[in-house]
Formats: sequence, C-alpha cells, structure tokens
Amino acid sequence: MSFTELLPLTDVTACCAPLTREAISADGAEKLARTLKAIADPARLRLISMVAAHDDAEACVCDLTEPLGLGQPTVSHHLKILVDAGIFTRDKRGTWAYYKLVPGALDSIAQLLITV
Amino acid sequence: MSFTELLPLTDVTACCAPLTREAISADGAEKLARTLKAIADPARLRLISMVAAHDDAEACVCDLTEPLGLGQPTVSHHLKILVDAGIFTRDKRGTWAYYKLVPGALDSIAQLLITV
DNA sequence: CGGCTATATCGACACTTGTCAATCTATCTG
DNA sequence: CAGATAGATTGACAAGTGTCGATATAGCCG
Repeated sequence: MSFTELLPLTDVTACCAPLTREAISADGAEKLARTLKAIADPARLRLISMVAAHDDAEACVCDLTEPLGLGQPTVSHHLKILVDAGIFTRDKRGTWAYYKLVPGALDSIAQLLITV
Repeated sequence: MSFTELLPLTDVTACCAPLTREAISADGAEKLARTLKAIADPARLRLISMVAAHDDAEACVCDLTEPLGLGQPTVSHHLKILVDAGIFTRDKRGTWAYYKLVPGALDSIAQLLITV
C-alpha cells in the first residue's frame, strides 16, 4: 500500500469541478482516484457505515473488530487509510481511540460525481 | 481482475439506503465496493470525464487512446470494466465502438454517499 | 478475394492490496 | 513498579490489478 502522502481532501474537492463538467486533469484524476480507492473496499464501507450508525456517531476499534469479523491489526489498518484520506478523524482519549466521520467528507466526494 | 459477474447497477443503487443512514450489510458493502472500484482509477476517471466532455457525449476507442497516453489494449480493458460496472454503454457502429455514459449512473452512486 | 483498420482478447509481468501473526507502544490500575 | 488492556506497527504472503506486446476478430474498401 502506498501511504507515502496524505490525501488532503480539500485538494480533491477544491470546489466545484464535477467530473463530467469538463475534461479532468491527469493530476486531478490521480487525486480523486486515491480518495475513491480509500472508500472502494467492503471492509472500509462497512466501517464508515458502522461508525456513522454508532452512538454519538463515533466508535473505538474494540467496537468494530468483532462485528466486522476481521482482526484488530486489520481494522486498525483500514481505519488508518480512512483517516489519511480525510474521511475519519481519530481522537485518542485515554486507552481508546475514537473514530468519527469528518462532516461533509463523503458529500464532497459525491458532489464530484453528480452529472447535473 | 475478476470479471466473473456483471455489476447490475440497479442492485447497488436499489433505492434509498445511503451508506450512513444505517449499518450496511456485508453483501451490500461488497456490491458497492465493486462499483466504486470500477471508478477508483485515474485512467478510468479520465475516460469518464473525456467521454462526457466529447461531442455528443460519446467517443470511440481511437478518440481516447492518444490523449490518455495508454496503449489501445489497455484502454479497451478499462472501457470494458466501466461497461461491466454499468457506467458506460458500448455501441458498435461499423468498425468503431462508441462508448457513452449511462444517464444517471454516476448520480446513483453519489446518492449512496451523501450523508444528509 | 486480400489487405487495411478498429477493437477485443490473451499471456505475461511488476506492482499493489488485504489479511494475519507477532511484536511494540502507551495508558490505566493495583 | 508490574500487570493488563487498547491500539499501532512490522513482516510476510496470497490474491488482485494495471500495463504491455502479440495475436485474434470483424467490418470496410479496392
């Protein structure tokens, strides 16, 4: 996996240029693809869904490991990808790490896909 | 690549259950992930963008190969993935194959991502 | 028919990715 | 401090993916 650089979501969604409006640049395509790749995985989609549906819309790793049916290192791995992609925030409180959806992050991505 | 089965877009977008509304099923996550994976590639994002921006919103392989900077087999390969995912339609007229965006396909995907 | 042109398919190869077991780090608690 | 617990990191490995060159297929035209 290439975690060489973070994905500043603001770069991807930097306002108002839907994919189908005009030809996207090679650079823009690369950035958008990296963000979409972060979401395009069954485990990560379920993580997003589970965190959003959880109380207070946040959850710690221990809440997610068992219902997801994957090992703790694997879940940590997926969560890191989502944080790096700007989808989740990570908030360590005591021994636990709480993950939460970044407000508007998914919507920003969705905006780039709409055709109208 | 696994082209074992097509991705009926209607299954994925089968109405009204945004990702963050409630916990998604493992099966739903799998399907949505497959659709997103089809889009989550720089070359394919550019293909979508280029086709949408082209005259009549359709283009043949020969229109796309050179500006994309990839070989013809590779472009055909990517186009097949997009057709299988229900993003493009393929219309063979004479020697040429014309690809076109399926109306509403991207919007259906975007709908599943919105948080509101 | 025979050659030309546009696409598709196949086989191969390097690179990426998802997963796990083992280990490390940090924090809480006695 | 010692032990326990939550989570991150590392290393390894199988499976998946993007790309290409070579080849096959199919439609046009002389």
